[in-house]
Amino acid sequence: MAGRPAEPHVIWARPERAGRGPKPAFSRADIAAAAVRVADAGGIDAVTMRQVAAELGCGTMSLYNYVPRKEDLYELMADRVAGEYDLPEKPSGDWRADLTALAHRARAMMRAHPWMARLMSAVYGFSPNAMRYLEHSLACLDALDLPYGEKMELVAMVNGVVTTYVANELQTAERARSLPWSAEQEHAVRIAYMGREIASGRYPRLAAAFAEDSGPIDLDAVFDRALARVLDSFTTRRPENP
Amino acid sequence: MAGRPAEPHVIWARPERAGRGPKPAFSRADIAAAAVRVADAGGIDAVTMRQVAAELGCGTMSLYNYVPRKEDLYELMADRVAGEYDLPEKPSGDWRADLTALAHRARAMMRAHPWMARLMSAVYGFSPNAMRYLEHSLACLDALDLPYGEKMELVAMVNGVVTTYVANELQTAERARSLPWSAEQEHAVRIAYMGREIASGRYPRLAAAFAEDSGPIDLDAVFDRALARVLDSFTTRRPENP
DNA sequence: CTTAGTTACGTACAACGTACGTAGTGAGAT
DNA sequence: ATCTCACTACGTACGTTGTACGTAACTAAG
Repeated sequence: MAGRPAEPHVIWARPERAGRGPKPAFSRADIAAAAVRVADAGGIDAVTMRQVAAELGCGTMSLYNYVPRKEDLYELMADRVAGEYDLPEKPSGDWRADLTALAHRARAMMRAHPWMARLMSAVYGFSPNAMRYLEHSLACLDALDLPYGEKMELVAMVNGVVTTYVANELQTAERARSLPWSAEQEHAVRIAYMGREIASGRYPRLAAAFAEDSGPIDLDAVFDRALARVLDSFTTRRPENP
Repeated sequence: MAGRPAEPHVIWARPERAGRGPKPAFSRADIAAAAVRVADAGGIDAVTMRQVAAELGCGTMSLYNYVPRKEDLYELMADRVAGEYDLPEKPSGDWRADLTALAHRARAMMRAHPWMARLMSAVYGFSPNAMRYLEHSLACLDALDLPYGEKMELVAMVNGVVTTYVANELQTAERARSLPWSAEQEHAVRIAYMGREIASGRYPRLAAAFAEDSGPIDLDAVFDRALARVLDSFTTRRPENP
């Protein structure tokens, strides 16, 4: 009976290779890669122990030798994606530019793996690669004269903006994966309902907002504005509050 | 064969009471209330069709007369909680104060129903009560001279801050509900791992950040600072960027 | 009164996470 | 060289989930 302890454990603290016995057929990286492949192809709900095992080409229960609980599989996945960044370059010294670039890359990553938004809120945020990412974020702020507490708050806010906006953007499309109809159909029906509701006159300001002719929404621009505002708030002095 | 159409539908567009046949034993509000009670008591994972039906005192499959799919049950729950706000009062004219108060109430609501954070990202955001809330948010900004597009962005950022911070705050505790050990045990093991990792010297800035003696973190203060920053960024003019 | 649509709900099924047991493997101890 | 035993591999099985489907009872519309 191996590897399913009844006490709390962190997958990262568990040695990948045990001393005795035959050598494992797969590495942790193999398993994370397989799970990520399954999620990219079929969404996060397709990531079942059976599917991942099939992708690896082994029996379902063999997976449990590597991953005691399904949540640990999620942690492996999140960490692997967090490791996809190229972070070797040294910060340029312009913290605003560096952090903006980093946020853009984080956003691109989450759009490349649309299931990550949901996963990140289901998983403990301190895997090895997540810590590497965090360390790099702080390194970008070396030139900024602030206590680390505030730097952490800045980084948290930037990450918050990224996940919030990407999640909003992808939620409809991702949720539609589990539905028997298409995302477009779903969207059309929702919009029709909202249109009827707004036309009722009960929501005058919402009506005005939707009537406002501003052309199609540029999601990139919206994201950039939100990010810039957060960065601004750490640059400018706040006006006194009565 | 009633009520499980193969085409897209919105629960809110479906009439609560059909013209023919015996009158339903429950109202939509009854069902939402029961589901919320189950979630408050046992977390979101306790909300199963069987449990909610048991809470109502009816057969499992009877629920499907009211709620075609489980996701619709989630929508009912989210809408009910969104309806728990008291919003009758007119905005005071001080949009900053009004929006701050509103954000505080939203935060309190999400802490009172810790499962809401996860639910809101799984559900389409335009239920009747959500629209009421949005309309009220816009009403708070009546005095602010901005196009509706920007007002919507402001409201979205405020809501984003609320959900982000509450989710971070609650995620450990909520996740621990499904684990065979306690949140405290889990936390202790995680902290121990991080401590070992940080002591390795690979994350000098993280180490410095954790070493920085700032006393226990005041989550309320952190939230207030983040919120204030977002509001600031719509008040102050942004300095020119080179 | 008829009839057709609605409500109520028991049964059944596929898919899930995973507990458990068994068989085989191979590195360290003797 | 042989023994030993932790470890790997994985089939079987159980409890739980969402929900498709069928049946029986009920009631408003024609």
